[in-house]
Amino acid sequence: MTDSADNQTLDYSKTLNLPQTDFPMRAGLPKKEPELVARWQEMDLYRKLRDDAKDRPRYVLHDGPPYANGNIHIGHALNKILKDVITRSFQMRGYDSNYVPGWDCHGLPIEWKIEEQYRAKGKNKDEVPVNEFRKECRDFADHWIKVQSEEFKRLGIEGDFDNPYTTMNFHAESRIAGELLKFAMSGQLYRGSKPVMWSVVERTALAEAEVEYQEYESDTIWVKFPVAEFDEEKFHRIRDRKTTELEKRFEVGEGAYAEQAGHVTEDMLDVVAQLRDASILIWTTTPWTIPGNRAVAFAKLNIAYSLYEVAEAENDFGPQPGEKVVIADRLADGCAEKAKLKLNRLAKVDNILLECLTLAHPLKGLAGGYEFDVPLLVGSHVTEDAGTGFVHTAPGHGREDFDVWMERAPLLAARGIDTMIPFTVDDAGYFTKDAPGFGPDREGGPARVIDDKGKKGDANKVVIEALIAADRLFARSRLKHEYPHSWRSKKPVIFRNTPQWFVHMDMDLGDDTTLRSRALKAIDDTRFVPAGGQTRLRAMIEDRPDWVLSRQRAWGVPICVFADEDGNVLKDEAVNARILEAFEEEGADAWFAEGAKERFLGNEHDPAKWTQVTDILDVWFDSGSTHAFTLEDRPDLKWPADVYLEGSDQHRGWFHSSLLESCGTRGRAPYDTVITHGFTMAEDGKKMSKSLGNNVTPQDVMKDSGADILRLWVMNTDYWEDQRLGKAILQTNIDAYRKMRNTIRWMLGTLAHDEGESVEYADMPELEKYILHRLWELDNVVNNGYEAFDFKKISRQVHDFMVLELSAFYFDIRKDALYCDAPSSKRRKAALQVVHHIFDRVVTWLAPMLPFTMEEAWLSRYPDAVSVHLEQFRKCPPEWRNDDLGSKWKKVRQVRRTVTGALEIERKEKRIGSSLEAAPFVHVTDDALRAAIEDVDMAEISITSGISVSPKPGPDEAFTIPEVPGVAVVPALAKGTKCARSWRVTQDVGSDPEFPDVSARDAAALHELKALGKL
RNA sequence: GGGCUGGUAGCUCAGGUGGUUAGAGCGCACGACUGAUAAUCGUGAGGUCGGAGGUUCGAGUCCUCCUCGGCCCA
Repeated sequence: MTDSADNQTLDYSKTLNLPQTDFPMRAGLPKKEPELVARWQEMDLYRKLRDDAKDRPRYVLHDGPPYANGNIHIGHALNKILKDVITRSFQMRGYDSNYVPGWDCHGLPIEWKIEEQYRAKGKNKDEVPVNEFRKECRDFADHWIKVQSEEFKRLGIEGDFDNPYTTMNFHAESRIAGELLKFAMSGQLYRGSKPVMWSVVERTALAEAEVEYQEYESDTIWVKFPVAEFDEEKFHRIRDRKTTELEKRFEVGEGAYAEQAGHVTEDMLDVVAQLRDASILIWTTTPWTIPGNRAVAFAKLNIAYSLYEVAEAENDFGPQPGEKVVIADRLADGCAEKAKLKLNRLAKVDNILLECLTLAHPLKGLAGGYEFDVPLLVGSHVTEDAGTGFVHTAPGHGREDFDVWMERAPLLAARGIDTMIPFTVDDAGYFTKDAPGFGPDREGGPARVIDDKGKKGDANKVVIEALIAADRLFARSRLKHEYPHSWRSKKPVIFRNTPQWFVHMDMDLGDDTTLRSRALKAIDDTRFVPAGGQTRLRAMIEDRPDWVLSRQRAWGVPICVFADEDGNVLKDEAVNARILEAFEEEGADAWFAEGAKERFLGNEHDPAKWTQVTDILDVWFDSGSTHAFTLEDRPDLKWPADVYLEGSDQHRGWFHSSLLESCGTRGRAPYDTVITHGFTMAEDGKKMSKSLGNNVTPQDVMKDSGADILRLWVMNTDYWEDQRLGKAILQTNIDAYRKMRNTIRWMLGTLAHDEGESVEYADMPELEKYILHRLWELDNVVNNGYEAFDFKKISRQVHDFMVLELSAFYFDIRKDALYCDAPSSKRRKAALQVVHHIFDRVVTWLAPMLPFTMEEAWLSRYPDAVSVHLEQFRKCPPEWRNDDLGSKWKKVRQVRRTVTGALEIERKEKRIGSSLEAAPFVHVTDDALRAAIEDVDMAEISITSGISVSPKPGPDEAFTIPEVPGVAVVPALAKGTKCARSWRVTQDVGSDPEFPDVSARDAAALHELKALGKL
């Protein structure tokens, strides 16, 4: 476009080197990003990255596998973005940083989905051959792996998506089984037992999520447990604080109870004589669990107990006057009422006395059984809400009962008590031989707890009759309460002791270590980011019970061992080899195939003597083994990994299981560093939930704003803690993105005029040297930041650098030189060179964080380049470092601030518009500041047309700012004429007759351009 | 209830070993430019540092309690 013919002046804008670029101001990421994903895919960027780095040291972040059962949510996005930034940054810092994504495929949730589909079709899972069912689970997982894979790629995640690892591919299944067999061969695997929720109707174990609570009427009974013994020595040990190590650990311990122990007095013993012919009273809603009773739990401190005597009884059966029972004071009246009698309180029974008591089983002697001692155990679950203040403890029939029992197992064993948990009920609900008098030895056959239709059997009845016959029943009643039912059959379930496979935490592994001690040592040897993770994982490992590997399930890797009657595992390498080979070829389905038992046992072992275990491995064992079949087995990775990164919930999960698996088989952790991130909350800091409508999905963000926006959010957040995400927060990041994008855009536009002429550092103006110094400083921040995984520090400092030092300072100042200077201008060439340095660094530094935008920018500058992601971070030469310049220019900027502040007043008063209309007087009385600006062209730096500096104090009315003492500014208009080309007001406008409306500098530039034929 | 962890301007974050009027960017308000233009530049207003005690000459920073939130257990 040309000006109208009568305008005699040139359109000088055409003689300027104004920014020129196709790089759009508006990103259009939702459209642009998928194009880049396709581009990377097409050029096989992943392969190029590997080839490019093949001789570099490896850096391996091992992927914690997401579960393959649905679209990704914000947590997945956060997790993968963090991982991606780490792998990309290490790749660009000189490593071969190979990321292999993985998926967790086995387990309950997928089984449920398939079952759900069955139900919709009216099919029954139990009628489908197990391997057919497993096939459907496999296909289901496959589907979601594909979906998530695409979603991750769309987020800009770079990795080997064509060859990911999965826990269900045949090799993985074989190796997982192999890891299990290592535990078996080293004796760490053992068969124990544990109560599980069991549906008699369906003959299957149920997980907590598979039961629903419905109202149910239970028989309730109050039962007397006669006191058998009082351990006076133990009483004195407590009084004298001389308890054994075991007692200290499990009973007395430190703290409140120890405090109480200090108040133990001899007169507490007064009641003991009366206790000897008394009973402890318990209450239960499951009379059929009495044969399984092994202990009685009481409260350590908070419940007051007393000895009561029956004063009068309404009935001539049941408890009669003179009988003595111990009950919690607050519950005594209720018990008396139920038994229809009156109680007299005889004496307080101190909790410490209870600690020293041993009871007899109420059915002692029945059918020759129940001869064992029944200990009283401290239980934190005991309350005064209902019952007697004493809790009947049948470790095979309740979770808390089991926990209390197992926790005290070493102490009990020391007391000569058999800690074996009896299997009193079989899978059909019948009593077994472990319930003498009620099982097969009973006249008329075993009693039954629940029948095939889910109705109550005769178990409660016969147990209550036996208690009456033994005169141990105190009272009976019925109770309506919420009771667990199978969500499929809607029938009541029972807690039933079942055989399970465990891994010892405290078995000596032959080198004076145990799995626990090895794991604790490994935690000490691991770097945790943030550091708190170490404490958290340590606390869990210190406390945890043995590792239960069994799941009574179908979709998973089987616990592929053979056991004899006593639970001893067959240890034969030849058998193992056959199993692993078969799994490698056919997958773990081979275990469930027809004739598997004979096939694997071979000729050497009698199938009749060995039972094939059909339990499935806990999926945590699968994922705990990923290091084995991924890090060890892939030649392009390494073991151990440099880093694992997951949400903080994985202290209980993957970090934990990987640690135990690896310590059990290899003696150390499979990682050197563990990084954890927090959870993503809604904008108000509360959990996101669909029902509240405050959830943000990565799909929505990508569709509306782009993956780079989501990535920028991750970069700007403190991911070590919980983060917040919502509309306003997203907008903040969109704004920050735009600012950075525009700054890059300006550089691209400016560099369009870069002819690649390099300028030596020594030949550069000081302003350029200052910026290079800042670049050098930033280089350290960036590298240290990536090293410390502190991304917000990097993104923040790079952002602020771009905003404060480039956009608002350096670029603003240099626009005049870059736009207006002659082609030969050294100042201009130096500036171009510096912008070039800045561009290359800033764009590569940000490439791991904003891979789409930086790729777009890189290709815009270097159209022949393959990808920014194949670049390395540019080094900053040591000569760029110049601390003196750094501090000097800080001062220069202080003076500049005062000048711009003064100009703002002028602007307000409408005396100037552009700063180029001004030529202020600057009075600098501060020596340091004056020295700093002595050889600096302050007019250039302040973007004014002139400036006068004086060491004398300014007049009273001069402009000052309190932050910069010693500087006073008196504004003044620039003298001269506005140059039509550069808009600066100078006194040499018109000095060149050929270009009468421009300044001398601009006239010279025009002459040069003319000579070059560019005018 | 237990273990770990957090609450600094509207938003996101800085604030070694306690020490002058608590910082930054964004957003917001106002202004300038119109040769980075749905951009750019400048100026400004925003905070009882979750609350209450305590230690100290002095606490956002140390201690105790409370409160709200998160993850994992029970």
